[in-house]
Amino acid sequence: MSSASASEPDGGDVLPDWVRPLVKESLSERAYRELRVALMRGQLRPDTRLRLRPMSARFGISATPMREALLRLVAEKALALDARGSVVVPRLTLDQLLEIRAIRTDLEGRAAAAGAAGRAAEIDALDAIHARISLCHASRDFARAVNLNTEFHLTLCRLGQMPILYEIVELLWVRCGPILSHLYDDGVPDWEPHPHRRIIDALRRGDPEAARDAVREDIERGGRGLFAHVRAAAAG
Amino acid sequence: MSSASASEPDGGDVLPDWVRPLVKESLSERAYRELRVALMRGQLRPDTRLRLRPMSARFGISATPMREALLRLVAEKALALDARGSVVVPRLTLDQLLEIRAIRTDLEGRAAAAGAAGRAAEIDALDAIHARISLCHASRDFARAVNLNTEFHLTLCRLGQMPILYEIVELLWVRCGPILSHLYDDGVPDWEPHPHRRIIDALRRGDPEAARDAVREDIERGGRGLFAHVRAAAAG
DNA sequence: GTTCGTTATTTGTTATAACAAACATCCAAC
DNA sequence: GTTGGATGTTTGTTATAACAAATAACGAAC
Repeated sequence: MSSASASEPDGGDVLPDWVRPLVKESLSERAYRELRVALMRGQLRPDTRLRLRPMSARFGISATPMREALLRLVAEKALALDARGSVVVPRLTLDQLLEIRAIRTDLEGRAAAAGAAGRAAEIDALDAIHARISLCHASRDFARAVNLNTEFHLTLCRLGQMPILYEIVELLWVRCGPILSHLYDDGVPDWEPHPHRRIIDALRRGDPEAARDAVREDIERGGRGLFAHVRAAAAG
Repeated sequence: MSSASASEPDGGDVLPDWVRPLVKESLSERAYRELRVALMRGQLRPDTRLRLRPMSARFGISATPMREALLRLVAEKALALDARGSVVVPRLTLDQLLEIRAIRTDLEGRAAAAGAAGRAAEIDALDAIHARISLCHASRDFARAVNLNTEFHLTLCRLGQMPILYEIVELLWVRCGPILSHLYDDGVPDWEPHPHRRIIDALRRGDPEAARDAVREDIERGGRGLFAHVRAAAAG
């Protein structure tokens, strides 16, 4: 065996930085990704049926990769199967919403606590996102505020440097995607200070427990619009 | 519209109890299920490649449902894809193991706390499982003890009546499956009382916080064999 | 008008084949 | 012995077709 490391390709560390391994994205992966962002942006309403062949026609691909993309989202519980085996956008029940909130409290709280040791630049990015949220509130641009709120929480989770935890939390957000547009059904929050600010301040102070508690408060207070909507949908 | 409920099939409630809707299990679902239990029982070693056509030949099915089953497990992170796109049994890193332990502490702890309001019969079932674990320790039947320990934790989680949380925890256990056989690499625990017993007692008393704390202790103390193994595997 | 049975279409499921890329094998050349 | 390249195999990916079950559309009988 040669003296060079076998795991490194030839001259791997003399190549310029901009030489990246080019990502080959399969057709199914592209369809998966597009559907996923559509879900998270609330562009797919609950109970919508995603039939195989019509969908593959829309994406301009054959049934095989389309089915693969749909079933991958089903495996992640972002989509579901009805009795027929058709893929549908799931309708969140009140119990599920309560459960997701509880899990998010645990996991996002842990991520925030772990992120209290994070770098200042990353905390600044969080601050910038919240500033944009405030602007959206002022201009009553709630659609954008919803997306920014998601981005705030996911960015916060990335601070924790826990990839597995992050994936779980992200999936929970994807599951809530179809109803997220109702986040402000309860009205615009005028809390002072906003829980996001308490989170940011706790992170800046490097106080893990304060960060965790602020996350808990944010999750408890926010999301009341979602509960109002789910309750109304269950009654209707 | 007739006065009968439209959601009930004709005469649905006059049929005997043993008339159940028969579950149609697709080929891909059967392959998926078999692979899943094989993973959880530690019958698949890390870095094992599961090539598409050989696997479909072993299962006696075509490539399409086999691919579906494999990719479903990949979506659940129970399996992984290497650079070639081949499905492989993932090798847990130390960081991943630490992260999974932390997440389990949060989620299983919450499930145990919620389960403190559970019925006595279910807690008795938990007690019975632990009794069998003790017998396995006495007879040094560690393979069975590992499976029973998994069953103990998952049964405990079911007590919490939180389906989403349960699914997440179960996936974490599946991910640990390939290395679970090394649970006793560190020796047989002779803790007195065993943390499982503290969990059971706390549940019987209906003490949520004590249950949560006992789970935390169990997860911290147990699993040291796993860490010893992962450390050794990383060095080797 | 309602109900029942028939037909036609659409659905999910599975098998098979074609394709390109990656891999392994082998042999010649030095 | 090592290197280099040609070749044959195996791999993952995608398209297509066949199948059965479910659904929808339609029309006849009461």
